[in-house]
Amino acid sequence: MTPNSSKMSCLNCRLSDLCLPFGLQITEIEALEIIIKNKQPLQIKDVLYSKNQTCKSLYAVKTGSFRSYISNAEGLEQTIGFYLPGELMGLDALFEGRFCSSVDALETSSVCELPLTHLTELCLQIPNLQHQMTRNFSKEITANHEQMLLLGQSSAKIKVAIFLLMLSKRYGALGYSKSEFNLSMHRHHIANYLGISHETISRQLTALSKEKIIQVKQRAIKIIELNLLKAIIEPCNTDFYAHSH
Amino acid sequence: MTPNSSKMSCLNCRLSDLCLPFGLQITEIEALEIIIKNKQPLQIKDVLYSKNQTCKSLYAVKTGSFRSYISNAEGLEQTIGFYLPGELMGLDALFEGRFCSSVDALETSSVCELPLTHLTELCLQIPNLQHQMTRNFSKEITANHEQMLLLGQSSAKIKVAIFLLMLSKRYGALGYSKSEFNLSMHRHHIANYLGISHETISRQLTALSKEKIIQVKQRAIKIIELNLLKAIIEPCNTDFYAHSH
DNA sequence: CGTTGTTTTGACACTAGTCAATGGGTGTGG
DNA sequence: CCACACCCATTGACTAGTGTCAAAACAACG
Repeated sequence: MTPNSSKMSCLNCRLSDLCLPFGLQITEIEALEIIIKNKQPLQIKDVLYSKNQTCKSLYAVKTGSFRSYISNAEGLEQTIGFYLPGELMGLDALFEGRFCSSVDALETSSVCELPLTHLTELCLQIPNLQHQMTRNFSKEITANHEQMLLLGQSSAKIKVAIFLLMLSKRYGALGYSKSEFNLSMHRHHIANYLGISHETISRQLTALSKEKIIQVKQRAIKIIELNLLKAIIEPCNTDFYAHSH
Repeated sequence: MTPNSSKMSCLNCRLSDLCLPFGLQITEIEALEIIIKNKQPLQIKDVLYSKNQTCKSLYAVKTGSFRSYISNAEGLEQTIGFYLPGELMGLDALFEGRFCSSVDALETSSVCELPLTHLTELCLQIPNLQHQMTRNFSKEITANHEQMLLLGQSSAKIKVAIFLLMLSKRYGALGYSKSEFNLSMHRHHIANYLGISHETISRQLTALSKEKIIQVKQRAIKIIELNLLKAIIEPCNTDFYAHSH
């Protein structure tokens, strides 16, 4: 909640173990810090970057959360994913040098900007950093595969359950509670993301409430019976959500 | 159909512009060639690698096609994606050093094996190669996003249409016909991949046949009216499938 | 306190899943 | 070379689950 008024530093950042600096030497982190550009915090619905825009920088989420999406000529949007603190945005742009999706802020949020030219240069100098980049790429691909698994399920109940467990896991990894969190996205974002209608999201959430598996108060979610929630996804469980990491 | 008896060479390979060597100098390609290991061709259903196995090599598809999937304790499989010639398999393993999905052959197929230790070493020596790896990572992420777009659609008709257009585009990029191709995967693979039942796949394909938009003869697909097929996906079109690249 | 945007609930239609049977192709063995 | 078996794909009948449309409840904001 405290504004990021103090000098930016990866060394002091509580996300350093989850973000790019993970596994780097102190001197290497210092070299990384130098290239990071400050950027004004973004307000809700502010667009960080748009599809087809030339990619000059990658962005790491510092605080808040973001949504990536693709919109068509008619203005319809398909939500591709959500980004939480410590996650790297823009990796899909490195193929052609242009962003392949758009990203906007779901709440007041801040990012660390990593200018590509400097980052590429630095990767050549610091093999560890290159390795970290590779890990981040691979992580994003793995996350995408998890999501496809999610979307490939036909049942809305399973989709909603997996969605909640996925968030629980990610918040847990950030050091927040795994059982209580606030959704930063609207129902229609979730709906769009899961490929079901927002009314169905509502109905599934209230159904889970009535089964006393979760409590829902608007955006506030509390998971009461984690095991029962996990039991719902059993038919498609591939131990993605079974272990903590 | 001719067995790969001749000495392997990226320089002679007709995929070189689509695969890792793209954009490399001749001397650099020669350095890359040296580390590539020969591997016996795989027969249908042969497993190239399995989830959780330690990743010692990446693999590029030389001929044929592959399917990646994740299977759970009960043996149920969720198909994650399909790989065609020139595409790199195993990128999701670099995060933790273990494969996060399994891959099997859909037909008699062959691969180029890229031992990780040598590849990593070579990337440090050849910045161009590192750049190519980055491009491949990014390309996979972009492809994943396209697929999420696909899976995020609720209508089976749209899903099947996008699936056909996606294949058309990929075969086209390989220099094959964009309008006539043979599916190397079973209906139930497609079904599983799209998150719908295989009966629905059948019904949608016959529906498209009756509308004279495509012709279906078992695995053989012929797209008659490309524009009508594209019109079906209009409501969700994000120009992914609109332009040729 | 009213306005606006978001979420929930209800009613109904329709899509797609399930189960079951049929049809086609391919391969093997007599 | 034909007959049978097996696998895969298609089709049909029925039903459960979702989408759609519309209205109400709720929260946030000025």
